[in-house]
Amino acid sequence: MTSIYLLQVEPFQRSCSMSELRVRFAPSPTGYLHVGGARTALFNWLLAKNKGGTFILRIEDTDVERSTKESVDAILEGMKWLGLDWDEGPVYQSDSFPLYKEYVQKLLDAGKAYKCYCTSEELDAKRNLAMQEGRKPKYDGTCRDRGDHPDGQPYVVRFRAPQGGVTAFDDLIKGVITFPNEELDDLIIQRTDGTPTYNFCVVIDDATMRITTVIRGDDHVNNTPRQIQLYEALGFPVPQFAHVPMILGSDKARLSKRHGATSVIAYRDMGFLPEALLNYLVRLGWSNGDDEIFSRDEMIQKFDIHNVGRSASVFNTEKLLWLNAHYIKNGDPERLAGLLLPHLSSREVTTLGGPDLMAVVKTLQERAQTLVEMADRAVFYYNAPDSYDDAALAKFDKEQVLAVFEVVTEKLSSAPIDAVVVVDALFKEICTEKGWKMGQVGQPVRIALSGGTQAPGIGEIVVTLGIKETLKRISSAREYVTAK
RNA sequence: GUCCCCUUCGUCUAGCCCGGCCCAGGACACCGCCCUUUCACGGCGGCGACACCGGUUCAAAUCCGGUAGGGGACGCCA
Repeated sequence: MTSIYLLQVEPFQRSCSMSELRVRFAPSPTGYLHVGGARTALFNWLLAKNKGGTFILRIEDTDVERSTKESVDAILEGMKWLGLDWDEGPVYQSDSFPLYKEYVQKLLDAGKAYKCYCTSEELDAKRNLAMQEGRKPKYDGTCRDRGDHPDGQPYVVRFRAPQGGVTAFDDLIKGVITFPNEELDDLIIQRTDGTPTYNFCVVIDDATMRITTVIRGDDHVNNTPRQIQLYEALGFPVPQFAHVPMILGSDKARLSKRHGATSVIAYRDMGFLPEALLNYLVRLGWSNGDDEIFSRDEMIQKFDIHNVGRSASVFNTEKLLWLNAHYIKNGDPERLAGLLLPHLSSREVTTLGGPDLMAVVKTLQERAQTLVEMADRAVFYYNAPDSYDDAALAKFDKEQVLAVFEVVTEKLSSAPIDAVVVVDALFKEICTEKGWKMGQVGQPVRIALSGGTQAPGIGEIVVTLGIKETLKRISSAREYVTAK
C-alpha cells in the first residue's frame, strides 16, 4: 500500500489571517552569529513584523558537548546590535528534555517507533560499504521488525518511516519539492544515552510552540520530508516551510572564515552601521523592484517571502561598503559621534579640549565608508600634525608657501571667523588680491592644518578647529618650512 | 554513488507564474567626462548577462524536453 503525503497548501494570505503567524529563529550555540544566520533571523523577523505575527528565539542546544554559554551570549549580542528583537524566548531546548522523552514514548507505544540495538560501529561499517558500492547509505531496517527486546542492552529509538509513496511540500520560496519515501530511512529520534536528536526536537518544538511558518537555511530541505512524516505520525498540523538559499563567498563556495569576516559583531567592529548590514542582508536574495535602500520600516512594509530568490548569492563587501557610506552620509551626526567614540579611544585620541566631535563628524560624513575610516580621518582634529607630507609640499615653491602662510595668517586674524562661507570668501579674496591660484593657497594651508592632502575643505577645517588652533598650526608649519 | 535544489552583466538583482512592451532594466564595482583648493560627495556617459542544445509558437529570458555546470543532503551534529 503506497501512501501519498502531499500537503494541500492553502494560499499563504488566507492561512495567515485564520491563525496568527508564528515564526522562529533557532540557532545552535556553537559559535557567534554569522551573516547567514543573521539573514535567516532577519527574514523571520520581517515576516513577523509584516504580518503582525510573533517572532520567537529558540536556542537549539541539544548537543550538550558543543553548546556554550559564550555562544549564546554572542548570538544575543549580534541580534541586539542588529535590532532584531524577539517576542518570545530565548527558549532553550535543553529545558524540554522530559517533553521529548514523553513524545518518544508515545511513538513507541503506538508502534510508530521501535528500539534498535545495532551498534554505531555496525552502522558505520554498513554505511561505508553502501557508499563504496554506490548505494544510498540508509539504514537497512535490521531491527525494524525485531520481536525480542534484549534486557539491559543499549538501544536507540528509531522512527518507523512510511515505506512507499512520496512526501512532498510546497515551499514558500522553492515551490513544490517531492521526495520518494524510499529515500528516507528510519531516523534515530533518541540516542543510546536517552537524549533526543535534532530532527525530532525541532518537530516537537515547532509543533508545541505552534510555529506556523518555518523559515530556515536551505541546507534543511532534505530534513523537511522526515520532519513532515514525524508531524503526521504525531498528529500535529504541518507548518509551512520557506527555505532560504545560502550565502556564498567570492569563489562561490559556502561562506566561511577564509572569505573574511562572517561574524555580525566583526562587522560592527569594522565600523559598519547595523542599518547598513541589515539593508545589505535583506537585498541579498530578496528584492522589491529596483529599490536598493530600505529603512527598517520600509523593509518591514515591503517584505514578501515570495520575492525571495531561489538561488544562492555571493556576499559582496563592496556593496556593503557602499550602503554603509550611504548611511553614514545621511546619518544623525550626534548618533554617529557616539558610535565613533570607541574607535577614537582605541586610537588613543581624546576629544577632550578639542573640537566638538559632532562638528568633526559633519565634515567627515561624506568622506568615510566606515566608522573606522572616519576615526582615522578624524585624528588630525585632536592631534596636531607631528609631520607633514613633504612630497605634497615639494610641489610648491618654498618662498611662495611662506608668503601664503603669512598672508593667510594676517587675513584670518583680521576678521571674525564664524562660518565656512566666511573662510572660503577670505581665501578667494586672497587669491584675487595676490593673483594666486586657489590651489597654491589652499593646499599648503591644508597640509599645515592636517599634515596631509586628504582632508575636508579648508573652510570646514578652520571653522571646526577654531581660529586659535588654526593659527597655531599654520605657525608651526611655517617654522617647519623655514627650517627646511 | 543516490536523492534534492539551483543556473540573467564580475557581483546583487528586475523581468519568468499570466510568451510579444526586452537586440533584457536597476544597483555595486570598473572606465571616461563634468564639478572641484585636496580627499570625497554629486552629475553625465561607457563597459557588461538570458549556461548549452533541441522542441512548441507568427513570436521564448519567459512554455516543454534534454545536456552541462554548481550547490546541498545522505551522522547516536545541528
